[in-house]
Amino acid sequence: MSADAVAGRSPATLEQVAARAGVSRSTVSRVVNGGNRVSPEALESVQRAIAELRYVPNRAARSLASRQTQAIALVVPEDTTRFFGDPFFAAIVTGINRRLSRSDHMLNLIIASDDPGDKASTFLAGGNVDGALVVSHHTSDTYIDRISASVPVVFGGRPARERVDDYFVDVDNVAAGRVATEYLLSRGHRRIGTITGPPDMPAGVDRLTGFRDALAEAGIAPGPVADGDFTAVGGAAAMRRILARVEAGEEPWPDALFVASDLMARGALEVLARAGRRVPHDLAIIGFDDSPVATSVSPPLTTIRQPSLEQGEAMADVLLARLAGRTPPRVTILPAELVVRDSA
Amino acid sequence: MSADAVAGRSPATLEQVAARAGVSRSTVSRVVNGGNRVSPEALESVQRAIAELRYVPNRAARSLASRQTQAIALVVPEDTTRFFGDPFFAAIVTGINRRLSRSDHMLNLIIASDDPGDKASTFLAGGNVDGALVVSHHTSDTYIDRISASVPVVFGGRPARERVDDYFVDVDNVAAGRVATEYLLSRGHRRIGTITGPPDMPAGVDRLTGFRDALAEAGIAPGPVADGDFTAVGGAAAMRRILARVEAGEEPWPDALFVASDLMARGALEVLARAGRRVPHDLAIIGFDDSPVATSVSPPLTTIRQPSLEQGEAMADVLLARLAGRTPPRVTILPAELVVRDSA
DNA sequence: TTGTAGGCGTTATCAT
DNA sequence: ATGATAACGCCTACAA
Repeated sequence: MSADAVAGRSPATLEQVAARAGVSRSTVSRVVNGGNRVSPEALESVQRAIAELRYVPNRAARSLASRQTQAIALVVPEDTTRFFGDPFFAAIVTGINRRLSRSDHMLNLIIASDDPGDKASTFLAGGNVDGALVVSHHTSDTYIDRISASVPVVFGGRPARERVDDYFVDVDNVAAGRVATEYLLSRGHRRIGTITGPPDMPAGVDRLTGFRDALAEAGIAPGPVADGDFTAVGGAAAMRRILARVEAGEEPWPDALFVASDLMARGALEVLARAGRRVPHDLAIIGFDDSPVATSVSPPLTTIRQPSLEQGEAMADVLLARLAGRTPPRVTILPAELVVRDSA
Repeated sequence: MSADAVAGRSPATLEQVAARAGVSRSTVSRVVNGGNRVSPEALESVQRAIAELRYVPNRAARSLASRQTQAIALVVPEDTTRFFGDPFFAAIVTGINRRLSRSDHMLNLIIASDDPGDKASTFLAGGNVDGALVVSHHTSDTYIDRISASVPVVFGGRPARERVDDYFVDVDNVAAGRVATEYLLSRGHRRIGTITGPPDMPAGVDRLTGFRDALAEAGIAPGPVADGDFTAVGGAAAMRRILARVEAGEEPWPDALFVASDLMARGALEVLARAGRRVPHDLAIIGFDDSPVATSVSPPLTTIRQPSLEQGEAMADVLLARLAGRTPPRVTILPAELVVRDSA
């Protein structure tokens, strides 16, 4: 058909390589897969034949015979705008790709919805990937259960409802929230509030817990708390709500705020600027992520650095290890660290 | 537990379905592929067997036999932070996925680099995908040539060096740049500048051309022009440069600015706010994209709406058509429209 | 309308 | 170390 004409010539096969090298298919196969147990001469001539013929193994055939797909699913939530708009995820994807490019696994992008009968679930359950990487996890994500029932999964971040056999890679959000808060405390702030992530996302909940722990330990009551939904718009709205409460006299003016993501901090900063409040003079702000936005706002954000790229790499690494039959640690916790700039 | 145990039972095969339905494999195959030329009874019993066995076709086997991979590559540039950080791309991906979910093609995420020998090129050249969708295109992207030499490609946006057999889906950027500028003119502005995209990206160049055309036609000299690189940070820097030129007396104060992306407009807006300039009072701003940021900034942006989601859908649609042996139009131009809000 | 048979490009299991 | 040979699960003439 005409599609073939468009696509160009079909690549060489194992068979052709074998013929050219004067060996059997088996030998070529061995060379391709690590080159063990072949004589130097055979190896040499096969390699030349491969180069000359520009041979590239056919994935389909390989998968069929080996019963491995060499494919890994990257499952992202339906809300792509939100997902792709967050620099945190961009870093994760980069990390995943980095690790995967050293293996011969492909990354399949799967946009999943909560709809039980959707194509994504069927696809994953159909044995079309060797494993899956899941990067969002609201409590409502019922598809997660279905996915992990059919293929090995590694989560980015602790799953909302963690089960004893869930593998995941995360940062210690409780500790990080605590570090951020303690830093604020150490700077002499005593009236400290927070803008949180959504209550159904563990990352948000954990950071809030760290925040509360640090305050409780210091014997200090928490200042205003508002949900910012991990978005810039949500952060701005949360900031506005806090301002309103203060202006209504329902709440004293806080002198510092722990904002659980840089994106939300950007939103909050804009609101504060418009309200004529100076950061950090009137209000100290500490963010979270150390994403590119942290240095693109003014003042540059003091924040908690999350090693997102490394998190992506680790996720891929753990999954690959499982697929290889090894037994990596079920939970991997990456360190987060304080980055001091100008906002607090 | 072992990897196999985790992965669950392997899915049923065509053969098993056939046995259960009391027909031959061919009949089952026919049912699976459209259900033509099978008796109602056979169809019915096969369908039941499929449901009962939760049969899902094995892609590898199907590919091997049909010589089609059922996979489409989404080729994104190495600079993932930039790519994923732009809402415009998020919309494109959503659109692509939307169309693809109605086909049985998978989306393979390929992060390409300019490195000639990289894995991505080999993969694409190895006949591992039926076609590719390419969404970024700097002049320097040599890999584009290699890709389109080996599989059918559809570009998002006019390729930097367009060739007569390149398929692409784009908006009419020249016309859109002209519309934006004419709107500014119609509002009585006479000293109009622009913040542009990078000079090696056609979208940026074309919008600038439209801008110049409109001005030339009106017999008005262009105001300040600065490259903003299609990023928020770049837009802010460009705005600062313009401000500096004005303050140095090298340039009169413009009364309106055509900013070639909403993201850059956000950066420019922040700089203006900090400089104490009011929008649109001191300076009218018109953006481009009508992405989510357009309404998240203050004032909300008057902008040009790009149907990005539809662009993604169209890209997938054109590629699918080519793969099916049909002959879709080589170039698809989508309409852009003016959206009036408060910034101009 | 239905079934039979051969083949798609690899891997894997045996011999040798 | 090397080479037959049989899968792997599906598609596709072709025959019935």
